[in-house]
Amino acid sequence: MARDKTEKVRQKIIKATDDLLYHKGFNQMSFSDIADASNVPRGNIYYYFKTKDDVLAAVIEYRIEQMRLMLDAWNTEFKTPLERLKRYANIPVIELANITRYGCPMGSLNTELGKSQQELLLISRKQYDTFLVWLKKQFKELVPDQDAKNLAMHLLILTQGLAVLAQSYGDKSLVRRENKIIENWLDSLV
Amino acid sequence: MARDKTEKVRQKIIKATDDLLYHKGFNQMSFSDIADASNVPRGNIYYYFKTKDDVLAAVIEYRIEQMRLMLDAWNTEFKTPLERLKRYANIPVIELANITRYGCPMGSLNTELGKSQQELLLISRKQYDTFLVWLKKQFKELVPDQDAKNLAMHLLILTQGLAVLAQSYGDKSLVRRENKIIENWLDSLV
DNA sequence: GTCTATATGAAGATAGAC
DNA sequence: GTCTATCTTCATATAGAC
Repeated sequence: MARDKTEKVRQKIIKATDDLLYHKGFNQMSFSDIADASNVPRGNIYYYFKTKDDVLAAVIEYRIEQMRLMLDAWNTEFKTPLERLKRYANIPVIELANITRYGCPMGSLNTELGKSQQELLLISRKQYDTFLVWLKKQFKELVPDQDAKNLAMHLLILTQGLAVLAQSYGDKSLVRRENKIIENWLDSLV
Repeated sequence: MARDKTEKVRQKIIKATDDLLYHKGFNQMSFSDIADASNVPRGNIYYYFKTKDDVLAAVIEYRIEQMRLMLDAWNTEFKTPLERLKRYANIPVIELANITRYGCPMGSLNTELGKSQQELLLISRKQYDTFLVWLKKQFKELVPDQDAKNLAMHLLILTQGLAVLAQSYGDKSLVRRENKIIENWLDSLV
């Protein structure tokens, strides 16, 4: 069916653009790059997406779907909020090569778009929102008497700062060292 | 003298570009932008700087000079390392409007250049180096028995993460809240 | 040193043949 | 649905008159 084919090509473009966006940034990523990476002829991309902004929106939507799947999996895999929070804090260690080379896919994009593309920032920021809602829920369960929203934001800040410095210096040992500090902090809350 | 005039115009371009770079990012900042902001005709910029990369290098050099002046002033103004470290941690509060709108001038640039302009990252990163050397010295004096280098890096991570989130959400109260957490951490070290 | 005109290339986006 | 050719705009950079 034509409908299915169209959707398949769309997904192929989105997945290829996801990596491209992470590796080059939004403004440095061109339609030619997208065409090359997705193996879809240059002009055809416009059949699936009207503008570059539309491609970005589709990639963000895709990323958030993937995130939700991941968080759902963590919810069943890990029985305690502490284990779940540690799993989150462990992302930079698991994604060591990528983080030290390209930074955080969410943070680097928000930083770029926040300069002079505020409308796009609002779309991209939903990635943070998705994590923050989940983190808040975990902290609420972990320490019901404390402000879960602030704790969630604080943990996000720690991981984002780590990503920025890890990328700037391409330093893997930094990631491992700071990860332990974050784990110790989480333990200290209980 | 012609020599002085040239140097004056150079400085005018550098100062205008400093703001532009912060507000738009390196790749989104054009020569036309630089010409407009510095009130130097478009073609003339090339008389003072051969390439865009050269302008960037000059701006970074200028920023680092300014930083050194600032740190020297802090060294005399504040008598204890704790006061100095708190002054550093207080930058995001003092620069509240800018940080919540454009993020950190060093961090956002490093994040951008780190994607696919590694040669330029090496130049830009010297901004971090300048702070890290100074921070390390303060921590060495504050807590001689602890690893000053790691503490300096940790403080830098905290402020950089804060800048990323503050910009993404344009949230001023976040900056104030996290600043207190950082101050409490510094106090706890002594 | 100053400025205008322009070369050259690549970007986003569109038209229209197949 | 697919693909090529092309429009338009804006970028970096240069040439050369003044």
